[in-house]
Amino acid sequence: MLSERRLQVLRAIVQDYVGTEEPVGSKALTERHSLGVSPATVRNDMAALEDEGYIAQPHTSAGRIPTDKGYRLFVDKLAGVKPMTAPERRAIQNFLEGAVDLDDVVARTVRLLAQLTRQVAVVQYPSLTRSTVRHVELLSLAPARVMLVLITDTGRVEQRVVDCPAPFGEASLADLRARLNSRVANRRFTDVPSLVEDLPEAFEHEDRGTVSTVLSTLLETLVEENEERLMIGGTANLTRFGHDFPLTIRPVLEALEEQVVLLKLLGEAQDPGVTVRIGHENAHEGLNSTSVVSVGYGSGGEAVAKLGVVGPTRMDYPGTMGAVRAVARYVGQILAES
Amino acid sequence: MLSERRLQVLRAIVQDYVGTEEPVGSKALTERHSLGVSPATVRNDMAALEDEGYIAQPHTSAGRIPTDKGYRLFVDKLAGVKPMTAPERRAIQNFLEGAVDLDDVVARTVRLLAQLTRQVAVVQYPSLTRSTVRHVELLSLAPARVMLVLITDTGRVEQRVVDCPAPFGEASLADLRARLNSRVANRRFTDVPSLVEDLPEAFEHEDRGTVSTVLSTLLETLVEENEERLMIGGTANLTRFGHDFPLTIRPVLEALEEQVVLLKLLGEAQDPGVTVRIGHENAHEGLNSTSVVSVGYGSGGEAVAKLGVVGPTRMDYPGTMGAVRAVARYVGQILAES
DNA sequence: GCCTGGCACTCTGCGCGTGCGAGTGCCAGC
DNA sequence: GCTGGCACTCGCACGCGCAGAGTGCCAGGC
Repeated sequence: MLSERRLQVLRAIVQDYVGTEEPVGSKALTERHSLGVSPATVRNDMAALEDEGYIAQPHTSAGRIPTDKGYRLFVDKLAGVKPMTAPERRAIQNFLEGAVDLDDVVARTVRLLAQLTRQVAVVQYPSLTRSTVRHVELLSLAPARVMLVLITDTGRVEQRVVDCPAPFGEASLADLRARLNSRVANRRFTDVPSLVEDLPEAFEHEDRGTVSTVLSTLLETLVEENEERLMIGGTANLTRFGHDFPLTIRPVLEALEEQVVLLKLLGEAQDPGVTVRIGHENAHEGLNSTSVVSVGYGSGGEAVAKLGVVGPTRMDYPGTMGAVRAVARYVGQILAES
Repeated sequence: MLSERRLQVLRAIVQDYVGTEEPVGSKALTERHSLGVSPATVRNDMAALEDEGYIAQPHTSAGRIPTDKGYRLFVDKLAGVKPMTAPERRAIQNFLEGAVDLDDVVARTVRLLAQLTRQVAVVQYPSLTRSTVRHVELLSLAPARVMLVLITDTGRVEQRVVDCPAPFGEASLADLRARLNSRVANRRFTDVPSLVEDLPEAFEHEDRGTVSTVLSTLLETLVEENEERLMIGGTANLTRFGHDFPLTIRPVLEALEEQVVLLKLLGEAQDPGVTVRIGHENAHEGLNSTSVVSVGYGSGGEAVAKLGVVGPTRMDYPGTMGAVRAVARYVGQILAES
């Protein structure tokens, strides 16, 4: 177990390194933080911290920089979440309130997060799986062709064209629409399958095939996880990465373009609060020198999607976590209102 | 007027520079291209080309590189468009045909373009203004709240929630829906305003306010140009930019995030064919060292949106133009089919 | 008049050695 | 267990010299 002072030293190292982006030495540490001990003592502590794997030196006779393990300890034990100031909170709220539709909410959120954290922001569109159905609309495009439009409580709209096995009259269509909506409106997606199971039985024999087809398309749409979309912004912030970044930035950009990777990344974070994944904790290779700070957000108490930022492991964790948390909270509010 | 040989020299310089990314000298030129003259002669030609502003030397006693003006001449007079090979064309078609909906078409197109050209791809969503209405749906969310869903022939769906000045019965709603669709279905957006102008008059006095509100929301949605959206991909290709790119890449990433800038950029290109904007021809500062190759695409003969790529001025223009043109063509086909 | 070979000149990039400074580890003393 | 001192280690910036590529210009030839 590390002594209290050694933890303080680690905290100081992280803070200084995040600020200066340069390896920090014992002398500078004692000058900038009132630790109450001499550089020599700090050196001993640093040696101990290095033995434990919390810090490392890039070269012999250079200062120390935190390792992933060091950041992990810092995030878990040494630093809190820095709350946003009142003006900041007001600005967030004002900015998000100007949004006109769901796309706009997401777009604004991305912008906001990128600006606040000066990092790459990632916002997942509110997911279907945890939402409820607001309305299902059926439109006849041709005698044997129906368009299915699903509207969710988060304002998202999905549409599918269904080719029916047999012609389907307007009357039957209206009937199906009415029955369908009376059963599934305001119900959770997960409940829908059992709710519509016996619906074909209520129809004439010749229409049953069509009804089944429409229903299965609806169910497909509901579970279609891969329809989950992301919006990304602030990639220009990657250029602040470091001096060596031709090598660093490329895999990150590549990873960011792989939406699958990002979705998996966000999906893995199951914490109810803000989740931080540091460096090699990220499964994807390209993100080995980045940290991902994410959190769920949603209109009710429950999270329907995730948002977060991707930045260098050397980032201001308390500030970033605060910004991410605050933005998630306000986006949730906006979604609940609309 | 430049002699034929000097034009050949310019062409050779552009080709070599694009290939090697290094300033090209007279000796290398004569070795790699059979110009039939000696390096000394080429040097004279180069001096002339430099006087005219087509090429420049980064430093005294270095090779020459083309200027924006040089690239312009190259694109306009010296190079054609390199057509895709048959296998390439087949690959494009196959890849695009797998798309399931409009989002997917756009997403695949971006990917494809980025891969083919190894540059940043930009695809504008098919625009509303030139499309036709497939269907307008009205849903009652609450007594005085209606959701308006607009479905276009390109498969795009827009929805708006309308707060009505007075409660609006289901019967009136159905009436409005029927009348509205019989008038505007399959009509072009631009024709819609005059087609619905007198619609409120057909309704009871107490409903007219609501009808007007719904109609004006519909019209707003139709003209809402700023709803034009883009998808961007292949930003990782920016890392191939050059050695000095911390300075180069940043403004480009920033410009790419400003969708407004990009939309304007694409909008400016009014050519029926492939448009190339080179370096300083781009109004936006951040894009002064990039070229934009764009073209319109659409389901019919007419263009409904643009797509293109952004890359360094030092790019393979014939190949890029060929790829952009081919992709646009096939996307148009896919859109026409669906 | 235009092309050519030759020649002197210029400039960049690279490898190398050096000196400086920051930072460390260790040790003896308090 | 903390402190001050000291010798040591590196990385980095700087300056130098050299090689190589490329140019401009000139005199001669077709």
